[in-house]
Amino acid sequence: MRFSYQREVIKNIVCSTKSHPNADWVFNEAKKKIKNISLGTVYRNLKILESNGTIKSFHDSSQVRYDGNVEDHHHLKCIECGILIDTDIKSDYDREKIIKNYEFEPNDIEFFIIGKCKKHKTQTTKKNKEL
Amino acid sequence: MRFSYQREVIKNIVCSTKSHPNADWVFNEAKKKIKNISLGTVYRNLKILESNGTIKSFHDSSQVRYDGNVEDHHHLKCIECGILIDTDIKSDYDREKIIKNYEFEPNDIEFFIIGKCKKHKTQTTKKNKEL
DNA sequence: TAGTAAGTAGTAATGATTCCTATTTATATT
DNA sequence: AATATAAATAGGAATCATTACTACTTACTA
Repeated sequence: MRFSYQREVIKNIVCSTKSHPNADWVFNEAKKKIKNISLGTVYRNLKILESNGTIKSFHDSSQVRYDGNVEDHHHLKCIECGILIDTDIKSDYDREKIIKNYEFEPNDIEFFIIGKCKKHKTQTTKKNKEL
Repeated sequence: MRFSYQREVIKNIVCSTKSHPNADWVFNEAKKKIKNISLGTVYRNLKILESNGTIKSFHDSSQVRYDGNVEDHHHLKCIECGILIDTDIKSDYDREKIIKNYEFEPNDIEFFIIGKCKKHKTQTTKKNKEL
């Protein structure tokens, strides 16, 4: 693949934030460095960066969000403000059972825990397992 | 909430399939019962049914899919054909750790295992933990 | 059985993403 | 260094899922 300054800038933007940005946010950041960069270029390069494993993506409500952290990690999502928080929790599922019972070959996971962040929870969360 | 025949039909469609349909598929099924039902009605009622807990939804690529199974369960998603398979596997994560370490109040989860279904896996999946 | 507010059909608008194409640019070759 | 050329870009048009709008219909209340 040929070098592209636009792609370098886009990669650095995504990889230096923990905000899980969407394409439009990356576009606006990129414009600070390259005044006439086009939105199509941002979308194209985000896809390229994802396909070569430099970044990851996931769907959040009606948009795609990008993540420079390609390590296996879960996200917490607040239903009030939409904030996405990285956790250091690793996926834990019975891989052998999935292979055996479903004849499925697992490659990756997407795990979101949905609830309320510390700003938006209404009271001290009770200790009983209501989920 | 007032009774609506359209909503009854939509509920029955979503709750009697395991295909995780999108709004358009539900719309086409509903037309078999109500010839002039409108797409907006389908979208509106899917949202109502979700908000009162009758069905669930999740984002899959660029669309929202609906699920009449509101039990806690994981999905397997094939990257080749896109099929979504229900599993009987329950979520297993350290709820107390999330409450304590992140001051987060968990209410729900979304867990997808991405890989290849039995039709599309290339060979017998090896037993080593490469994930 | 009439009143009325909720729900609907049909269509227009929106917004994220993709597509298209003339122009620019990285890089291999002379 | 100058040239060729295929890849990448900018800018704008097109697409497609979803939402918004509005005049009409209908479930339910008194």
